[in-house]
Amino acid sequence: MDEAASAAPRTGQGANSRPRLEDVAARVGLSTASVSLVLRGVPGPSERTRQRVLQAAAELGYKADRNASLLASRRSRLLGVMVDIHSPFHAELVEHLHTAAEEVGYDLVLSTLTRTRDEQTAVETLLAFRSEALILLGPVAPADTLMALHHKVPVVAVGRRITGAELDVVRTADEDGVGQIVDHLAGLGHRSIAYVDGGKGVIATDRRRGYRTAMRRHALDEHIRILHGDNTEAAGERAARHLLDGAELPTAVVAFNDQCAIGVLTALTRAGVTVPGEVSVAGYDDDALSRLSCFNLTTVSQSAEEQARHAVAAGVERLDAGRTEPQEVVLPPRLVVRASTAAPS
Amino acid sequence: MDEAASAAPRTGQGANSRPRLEDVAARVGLSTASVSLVLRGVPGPSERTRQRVLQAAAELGYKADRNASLLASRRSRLLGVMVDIHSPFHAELVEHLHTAAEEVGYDLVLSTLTRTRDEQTAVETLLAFRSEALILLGPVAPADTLMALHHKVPVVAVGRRITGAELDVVRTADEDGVGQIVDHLAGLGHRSIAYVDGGKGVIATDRRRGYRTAMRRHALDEHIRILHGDNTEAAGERAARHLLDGAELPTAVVAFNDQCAIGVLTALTRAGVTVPGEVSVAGYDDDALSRLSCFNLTTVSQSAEEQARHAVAAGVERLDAGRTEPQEVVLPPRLVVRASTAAPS
DNA sequence: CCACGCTTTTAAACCGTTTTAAGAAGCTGG
DNA sequence: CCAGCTTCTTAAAACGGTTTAAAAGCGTGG
Repeated sequence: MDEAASAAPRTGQGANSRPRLEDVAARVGLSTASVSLVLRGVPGPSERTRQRVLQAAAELGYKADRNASLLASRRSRLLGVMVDIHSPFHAELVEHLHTAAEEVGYDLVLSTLTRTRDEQTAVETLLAFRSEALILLGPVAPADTLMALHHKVPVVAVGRRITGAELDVVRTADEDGVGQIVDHLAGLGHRSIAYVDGGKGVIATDRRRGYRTAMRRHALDEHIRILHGDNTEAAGERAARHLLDGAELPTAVVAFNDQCAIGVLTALTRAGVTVPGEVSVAGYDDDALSRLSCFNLTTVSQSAEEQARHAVAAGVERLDAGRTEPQEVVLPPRLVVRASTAAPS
Repeated sequence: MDEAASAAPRTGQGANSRPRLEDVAARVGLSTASVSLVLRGVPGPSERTRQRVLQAAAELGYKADRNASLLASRRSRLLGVMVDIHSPFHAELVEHLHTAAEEVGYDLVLSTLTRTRDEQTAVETLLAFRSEALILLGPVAPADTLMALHHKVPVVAVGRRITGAELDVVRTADEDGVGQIVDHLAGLGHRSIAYVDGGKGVIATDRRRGYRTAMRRHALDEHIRILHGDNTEAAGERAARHLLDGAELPTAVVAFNDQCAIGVLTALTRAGVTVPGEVSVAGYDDDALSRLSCFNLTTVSQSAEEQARHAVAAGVERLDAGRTEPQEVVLPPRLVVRASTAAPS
């Protein structure tokens, strides 16, 4: 094609190794600097140069080495995401985080929690990759731990309230969400509405409070009944068995989240209690499980897509727009009525 | 503590930036080379030096920058993992991959498939991070695409058969697994056993064949009935509805995987067909869903932990032991009998 | 013909490590 | 006191890019 192509000096590149910037520079007879400029879309190089470089790069199948790039520039354009890979809700968030990040030219590193891998480890991994900002999905670490972390790199906490902190928070109004469920149930005529708790986290606290507040609002103070629970099916089942053992069954049960609700629902059904015939059951998260037609759980949607979008935006604003004041985005939860709730008999 | 500590010259490090090798070197009054040696546990430095360096590093909270390290060394000690974040089975694999990798001193980069993010993109991300080997969970790409990839970097395919390829494969004997289910059902006295297919992938082909073979083995050729399906609950429901519309119901249904089986189970139950009373249902994968006590699905365990362990071992052998011949690890599937199957009435 | 500004290109420093080859220090025996 | 070993330590060159300050090219008007 071009006389320059064969005339260009070649560095002795091992046949199998991936092409380097130098290789494409040599190919078009330019400096690596020029090539770098073209490839990053920086204005400067002439149109002719641009074209030749792009073609050469394409021919060689050149891809910049992320690590070299990020080492050289101060930027990595990398957002670190801590996720619980077992959570269906997190799965959805990640999906939307990916698209949101891509749109603004960032990439994601995922680090997951497992039984043997705690938040600390996960975050360290993310930092080792030089994430410019951290998006933590449902972190349980105490506020000051998060603050210390935020001191090093912008942190966006998703799904959890953090009072008076300097870091960004994206969440839905959990208190209100549970309130809507209670409203819904009370509206159907329920009075004896029990709640299965979600353990010790902040999220659990908020939802519990939402339940209490809503019950009082409906003047159902004396029906307030909170059962010990957690965010697992097993916990839901335990709570339900506890209810079944008791004197009288409530007419409705609100659970901390969908997984827990499904546990409740299962245990009740197995004991011959019809849902929603005898007892209504509601969850929280609107996760993939709750949508299964066998459960058809009434629940609260947390709009994963919007949260993801806001989380990415928050991080990027810190990085690119230099925002420094903390931001809290509280999205309205949305009641999703399905078939697991009905008027009491 | 040590007079050297305060005497050491300091580079003008921005107060907030993380400490560099140079900082700890300055602190103990040594060269970065020595510090690097100590920190990597390379023999050479004297005991006294070792101690001082380790202490200084600890005091500064020094952590090596992964990217700089991997750029400088030829190694990254990074395994790239492609995962479908929506799959509960993959979630379990990842969990075990993490621990297995950690044991041999490797780290994991995760890249996930989403509706808008295909295998190609996911793999490119992993390569951009300089993964030394790729572990692909249930890849659907054609064999030659995988081979081309393997030409660049060792590839371990998990969960899927790849005939005559040079890359490593870790999987369970799917044909045998489905065979075990059919054996189990036939042993219970079932004769009319239908199968809900899993679409077009290799995995689906193998399981379908396993069904066919087993049915023939039990001389049930004429009862072979394969319904169109997929790896989703929705597909399972569709298939079940199709069955319900037909003339007569089979006494047992084997589904491609657990999610599909749950769809079948749901649709049947909703139509008033009792499981396992009138129809037995079985799945495949033994994923978290199948274990939910509301489903209690009879299924086949793929021993996630073992597969993960073998996958990591395969990759590491290529990298560290220089193995070049392909390896195929086929683990025996294990029938897990739960409550969704019983003798026909 | 020169000084001037504008666009395009490049040499060279740098990012934070690893690695290698050579240097320094300390012994030993002659 | 020196050659010859060890044993430690280090200077300097990678690694593959980005970035910056300066050079080169090129009209243009004085």
